[in-house]
Amino acid sequence: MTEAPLRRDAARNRERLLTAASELFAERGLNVTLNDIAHRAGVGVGTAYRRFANKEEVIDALFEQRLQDVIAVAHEALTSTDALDGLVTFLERSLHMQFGNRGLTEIMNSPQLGRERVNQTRDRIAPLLTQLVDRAKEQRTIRPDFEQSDLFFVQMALAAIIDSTRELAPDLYRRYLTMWLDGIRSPRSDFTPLPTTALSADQTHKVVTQKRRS
Amino acid sequence: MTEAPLRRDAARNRERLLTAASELFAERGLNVTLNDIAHRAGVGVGTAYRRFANKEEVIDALFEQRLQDVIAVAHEALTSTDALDGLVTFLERSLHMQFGNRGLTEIMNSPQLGRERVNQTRDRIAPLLTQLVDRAKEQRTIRPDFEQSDLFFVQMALAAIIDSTRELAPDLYRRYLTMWLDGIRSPRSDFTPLPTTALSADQTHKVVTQKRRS
DNA sequence: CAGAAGCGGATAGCAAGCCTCCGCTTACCG
DNA sequence: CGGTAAGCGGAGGCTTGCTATCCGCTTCTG
Repeated sequence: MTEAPLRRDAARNRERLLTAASELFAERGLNVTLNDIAHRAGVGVGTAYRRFANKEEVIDALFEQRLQDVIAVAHEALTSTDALDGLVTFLERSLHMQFGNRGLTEIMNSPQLGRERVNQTRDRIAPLLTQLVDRAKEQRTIRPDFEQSDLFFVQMALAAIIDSTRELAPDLYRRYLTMWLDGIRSPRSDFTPLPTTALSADQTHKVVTQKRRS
Repeated sequence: MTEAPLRRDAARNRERLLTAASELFAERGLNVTLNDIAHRAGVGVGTAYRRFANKEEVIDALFEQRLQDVIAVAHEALTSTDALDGLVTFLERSLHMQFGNRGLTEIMNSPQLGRERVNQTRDRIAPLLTQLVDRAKEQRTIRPDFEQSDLFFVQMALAAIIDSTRELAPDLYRRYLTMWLDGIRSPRSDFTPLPTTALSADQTHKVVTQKRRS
């Protein structure tokens, strides 16, 4: 239960592994193997498996921090007096992080990766988004039929673009973010009625939680 | 080289295989195995492999038709006098097809699946989209900075939503299509300048052609 | 009814990824 | 400095999932 103090070389290798993992997750996403990580860190596979029982543990160790970053961005966005500005800033920054870190997109959308600690952290993001949206609706700077869960799906949609244009046109997603924001901004008289109601928090959670692919 | 006329039972089984493949592609996407297909068709694996050398051949046989359908929709959209109407119709119909057929999304975005025939067919779609967009720009019913390649990326983004909400909220993607269309429609004075230029046809082609995932 | 054509599915082959095991090396403490 | 527990490395075993073949049996067709 208590921590066994690591030998110096062991501690060094642990750091190396974490660094390597972080780089690999950022550039290739979460489905790299512990072998890949060990190799990049310049240590043997055995070492990697002695330090972390499996990939989950590495993810858990690394992504709690990343998600805290997202939370921080959301908090900052809430300090903006213009609520819509805050919302836009949040989206831009959060998507920018996802652009810089492929693994982040995956961990935000697939909760079977990572475990409790990460999951709890992720769950703390939702209420912040609610506030962000509610404020903008009060200020009437966003279309009234906009819902919190819409934020999630827009991020998901743009993440798909980010993912496919990462090398060739890394900024392209901002083009579509802008177009879409133009469809959101109020005041304006001619919004097209939305054909479907937004998903509730529960339903959205189900989407996030469902098994991926087939 | 010349066709050997199939025995009656063989021909029947070939049809069954094609039907089964079509169903499976629609509901599970393209990464089903020939074994799956054979099983669903109620024939042995051997039969499947005797009829089709590999999955490519089945895909090729089936998806040329599906792509022809998309072409037909595009042509029809071009007959509409209101160009924007046509464009919207095209998007709705084409996305609806993608909603109903998971494999279609994959084949439209990943050209290493399917071979020449399918690829040629896919290439015939692009010029139609150009026309669709150009007409709308001439009629000034769409924002002037809109480009043809934008259509592709919007479809890609919405396809991501379709894919994740297929069972739970099959219509949800229409919500985001509508919002996005509200950001596109002209005349209107307050379009936000787009931060990035659209991709050229060549660049878009590269995005489509690049290897997928890692 | 002969025999060519077709059938089926067990099974070999292959590719990836996960993880363990064990002989060797190294840091640490007295 | 020397003994020893801790740590190291990576070959290789195991599993999973898919591809593709082979060959004894069945069925169609003339």
